[in-house]
Amino acid sequence: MNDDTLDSIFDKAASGTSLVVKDRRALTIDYVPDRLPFRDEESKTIAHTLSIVLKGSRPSNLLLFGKPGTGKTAVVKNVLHRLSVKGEELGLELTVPFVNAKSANTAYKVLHEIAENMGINKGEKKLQVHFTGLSMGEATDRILEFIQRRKKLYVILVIDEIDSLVEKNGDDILYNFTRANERFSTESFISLIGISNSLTFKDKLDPRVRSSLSEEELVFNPYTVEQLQRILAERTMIAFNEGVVSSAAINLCAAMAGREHGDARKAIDLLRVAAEIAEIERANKVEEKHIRLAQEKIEKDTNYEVLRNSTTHTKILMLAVLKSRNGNTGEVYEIYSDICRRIEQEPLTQRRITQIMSELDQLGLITSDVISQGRYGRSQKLRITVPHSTVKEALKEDSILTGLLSID
DNA sequence: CATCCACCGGAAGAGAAGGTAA
DNA sequence: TTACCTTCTCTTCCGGTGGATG
Repeated sequence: MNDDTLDSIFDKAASGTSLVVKDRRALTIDYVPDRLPFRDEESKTIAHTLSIVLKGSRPSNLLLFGKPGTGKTAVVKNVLHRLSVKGEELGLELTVPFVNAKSANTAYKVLHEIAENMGINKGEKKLQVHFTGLSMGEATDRILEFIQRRKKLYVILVIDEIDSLVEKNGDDILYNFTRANERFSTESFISLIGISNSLTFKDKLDPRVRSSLSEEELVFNPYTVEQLQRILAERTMIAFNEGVVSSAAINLCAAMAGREHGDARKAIDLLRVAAEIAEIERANKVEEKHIRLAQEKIEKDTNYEVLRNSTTHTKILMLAVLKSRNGNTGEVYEIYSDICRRIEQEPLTQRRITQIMSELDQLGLITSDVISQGRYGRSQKLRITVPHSTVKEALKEDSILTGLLSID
């Protein structure tokens, strides 16, 4: 490696030219194409429902369901973008705050982000929603007060991944927002669009919230493999130079993403990572093998990240599962406490450990099946589902644990 | 067929960390 | 300063429970 090669890498990056990729943005999650293939019906329905806002009446609340990567978010963003442009043309005061409940992480942050999105925090001091310290009620009140005071403000609030909000915090926030219109004494109003990954999420709602939130519903079906192929082909035309991605690669990509449930996001991720790998290899085409490598890399990276960022006790627990012979809860807990003692950490209670284990299960790092051994009690059978090397690699970075890894 | 093991998993809540309001 | 806010991690307590075994 000499200076020239480095220079050429930087030059290429700076000028943005690449043998393979033409427009990288088209492969990111945030990219919303102008037209979403196979989602015309859904777009129309949503547009229709919302269009009455242009006449100054309140649209029905809307609830959208569908598996990840079925285009829910993209469709909504697309429609809302057009709508707000139209609203502006007509001189309406229309605002369309968009929050993702999952990436906001907590219920309070959802409120904070809404306020931020609507520009409340730039306005009157008394109505600002700081990023912590207020009670939930106070924060909600401030947002609603703001809307009311603006006399004729139309708000269409989108909450993406709304199910994770309800899961963590119940439906208090939703209750307040759905009821808000009754409180307003001015012409302002608020409509809600909820986007959910899980079809069963409605069951967790209070009946009153449920009926008002789902005044209208729409289900997004997964894409078929053929549809994924078309979507990828279209995206490829924007993102890549011509003839760079073989059709075999596209087909494989679509097949892999379609295996579970036609997930377009995953398909596009796969394509992006494959392109990166191809670039590093200095290949001038994206082939099937790059897609396969990309698949491996994505899986490994996410597991690795999760593990690396988890707490010491979670890591010790992973180690204990790794070392255990048959993976029974009792045995794993024994090993776990043993390790703790060795590195002079107070072990957590068994109750907490079961909780952590079910979290790990949800993340897909381990599987746990509850089995009954009759007279010998009930237990969980734990198994690690990621390559052991990945686990060890991730744990190596924790200085407390380095000594333990070499033992066996 | 009742028993009883070895754990599961819900509920409540303590307490620390991060903050606002007045 | 005091009072009070949420969220996160853990603990304590405890009522279940599937099915091999006596």
